[in-house]
Amino acid sequence: MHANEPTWTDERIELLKSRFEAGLSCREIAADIGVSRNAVIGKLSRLNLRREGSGDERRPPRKNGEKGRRPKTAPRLQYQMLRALYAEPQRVAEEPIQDGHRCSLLELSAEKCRWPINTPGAEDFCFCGNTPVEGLPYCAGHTRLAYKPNSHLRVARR
DNA sequence: CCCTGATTCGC
DNA sequence: GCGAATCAGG
Repeated sequence: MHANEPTWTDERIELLKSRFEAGLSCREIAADIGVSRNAVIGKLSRLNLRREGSGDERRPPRKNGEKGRRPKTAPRLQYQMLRALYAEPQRVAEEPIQDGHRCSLLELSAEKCRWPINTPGAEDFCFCGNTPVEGLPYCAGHTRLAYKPNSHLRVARR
């Protein structure tokens, strides 16, 4: 059926222009046509249809000396990649962490897991106290919790 | 943190 | 010429 998938046909370009002039965002246009957002933006730029004062900020032309592309060492890019990779499948089951070694702040040492238990300042506030992983302040279970990408989901401290 | 647009560069 | 990668602002 569709032996070939042409890049930008006149129809596509017309559609692109229509959507663009209709005020749709590049994201919408891309999803509608079936291409990536960058493809839409790139084509629009090539067509000389760059947006004017709409949508976002005015940003001065970047220095030509600095390549827009960074091979590596990109803090933002790296964290975005990692986030994308770990995006959804983060299904966290409750880690069975052993209790019974809890200790107070004063009893805390390099040999005790420093994971806080309960609310700081409360009567029963203490620390995990399990044997930590070598080189880390937490025991195995709490290390996993500490490094959990979605730790912002309020992990029940145990 | 997520979104958007814009530019640069490799293919 | 096309589009992914990257940057930058809200």
